[in-house]
Amino acid sequence: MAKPDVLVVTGPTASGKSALALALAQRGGGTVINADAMQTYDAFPILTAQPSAGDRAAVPHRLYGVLPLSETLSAARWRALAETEIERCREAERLPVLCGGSGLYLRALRQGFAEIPSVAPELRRQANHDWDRLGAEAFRLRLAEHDPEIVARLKPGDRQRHVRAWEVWRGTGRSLSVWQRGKGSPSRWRFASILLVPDRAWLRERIERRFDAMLEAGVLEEVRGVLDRRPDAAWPGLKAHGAPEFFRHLRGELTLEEARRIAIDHTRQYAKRQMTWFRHQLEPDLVIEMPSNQAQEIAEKFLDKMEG
RNA sequence: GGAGGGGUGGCCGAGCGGUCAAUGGCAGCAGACUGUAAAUCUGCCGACUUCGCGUCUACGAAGGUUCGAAUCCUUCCCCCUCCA
Repeated sequence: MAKPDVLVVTGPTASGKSALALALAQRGGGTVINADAMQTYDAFPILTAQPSAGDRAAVPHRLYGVLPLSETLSAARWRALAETEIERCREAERLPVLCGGSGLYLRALRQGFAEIPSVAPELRRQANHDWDRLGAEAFRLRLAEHDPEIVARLKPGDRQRHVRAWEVWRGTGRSLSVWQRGKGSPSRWRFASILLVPDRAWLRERIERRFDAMLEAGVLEEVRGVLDRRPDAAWPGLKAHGAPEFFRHLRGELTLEEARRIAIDHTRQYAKRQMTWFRHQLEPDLVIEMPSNQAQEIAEKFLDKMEG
């Protein structure tokens, strides 16, 4: 197997991706590129577990905290950003090490997907409003007049995807299902993916410990700072695990302990969803079961073999 | 001591004579996923199970009324509020 152009380190949240990516980048003269939706926003560096200043000093890190919270990231947008960064790495002859757990983003980059023009954000807002106003059933019927195919495919309760289909129809004059027939083309680069598969009990404990460390590091102040700026509830970056729970705590609806408990539970549920995705949607080149005190050695050996 | 309210499946919480193994939410388990993805959605969720509208044990405890009770009555045990 030939030397990869892009190295990917992925796995569920808190599985140890960042540390491994850092170690591999450090060893191979690489650059770590963020492949995690929430870490791309600038509002919650602590809450979203972005790399420390020390880590950033040791190795170049890209796409962490680069988008204002008021922006909306998407798989396509991230993919464009990542491509630019990978290109830069290649020019500088540095190994791009993608690190993150947003499975859809990684797939979009690697396998490509349909070219669909972006649509005005107001359409989304409007569509959501319509969903509330008309009700799910009527919204569905209306969408079915223009895109019966997508409606047949979507579960009736899936508001987000119905809204998406509607905004694409409205914004482009062509139905989403027609757009989706264009497959897009796979990336021109060779990828090598390392997947971290954690033991459940171990991960559970790590999630909890990490959360408590965040509390000690001052997440609550970080979150309060955002809340004080009265953010628009529709901003996707507000959905970082822990943010909604801390908001409720700061508004007096939950005790800190309750907020902590719920945030940890949600994080664990997310990790489960990620594992389901990786299991069925990803074909990793190397799987490392965690915990492992030799994850780095295993990964390095694997890379040496590829290069040799 | 007196007057009320309440004890329901891991938790919260509906039900208030039959169609109730018991609405709903949470948690749990499994899954889906082409542009909001740390998102969104689906299935299962007392036990057993040949997974079937099947059997068993169930709505604080013990009795009772009734063809039939989580739902009515009696006693008892807890909890909460108010008066003293």
